Amino acid sequence: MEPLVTRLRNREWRLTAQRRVIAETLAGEHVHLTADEVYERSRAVLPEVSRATVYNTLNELVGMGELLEMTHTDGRKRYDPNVEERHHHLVCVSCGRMLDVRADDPRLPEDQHHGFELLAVEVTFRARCPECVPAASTS
Amino acid sequence: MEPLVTRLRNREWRLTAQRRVIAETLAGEHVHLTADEVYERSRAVLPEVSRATVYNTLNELVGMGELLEMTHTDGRKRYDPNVEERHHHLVCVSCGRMLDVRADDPRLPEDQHHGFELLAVEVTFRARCPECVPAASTS
DNA sequence: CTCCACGCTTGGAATTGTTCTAAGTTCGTT
DNA sequence: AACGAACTTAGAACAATTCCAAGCGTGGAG
Repeated sequence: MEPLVTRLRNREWRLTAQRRVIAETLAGEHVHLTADEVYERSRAVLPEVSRATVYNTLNELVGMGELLEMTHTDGRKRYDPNVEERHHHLVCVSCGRMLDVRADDPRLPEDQHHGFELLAVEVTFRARCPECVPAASTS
Repeated sequence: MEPLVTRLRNREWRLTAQRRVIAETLAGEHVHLTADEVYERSRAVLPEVSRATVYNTLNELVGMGELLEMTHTDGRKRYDPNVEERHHHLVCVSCGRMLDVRADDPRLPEDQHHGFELLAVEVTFRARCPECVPAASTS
């Protein structure tokens, strides 16, 4: 599918230099950066980008549905540009590395709905990544 | 199953007045309080409890496996004393109300493991609760 | 029983992630 | 070229959480 920047060009949304740099930072697969990582990487390309603009832009993109926001167990939010393909996440409990994975959605039995109107399902597989498995067994 | 406080008595862990009050605050089903809510409720019972002790105790209980920690989309962590029964969560996207629900765990296909060693699965059903459905349709 | 050491608790300061604000800049329109 | 709207900025403000140094309390050694 088209990268984020391309999708943004086709919207009535002012694509300024700052916004373009921020969007380009978020290109690719298995990208799950924190706001601060986006800020640092954007600044490496365009030094005068401000933190406020990064936060503003990220929040707008989430609102526009061009970015998914999620919260890791540590306090900060992460942003995932992969919004077209339904997917879940595989997260390493020790280093935090995160990958997009495809798996069937679990179904909520009718007697468990409690009158709620279902909208979406989020699945996170907690695991230990190949680099962290050896470290864990020696400790 | 036994309530949290009972389980704690059977451990080598000093059950002080503060810790007991905090643990009692977290009794029951469908309890998913934030640290601050725990603090306020504990203080209503034992006014000289400090915020630091609440945070310390919650973190210790999480480390001991007697409490589950999770992060809502808003920044703060919530604590769930229901650790014995495997369950998932049903969350209202507009008011944040959260219930424990039973549903089958999704399976991650072998070709999606990426060499990771699976430890756990977390599922969150996002939905609108009965009180919030009417409000959403009129807006 | 008394005393001591260690673990627990405290209030406040520090840290971290995020949002707000007021002022300055840029862009598209005319 | 001039204007207004939208965007950006630095820094202040805010909220959740952790850190810290000092005080307290309790259980075990004597």
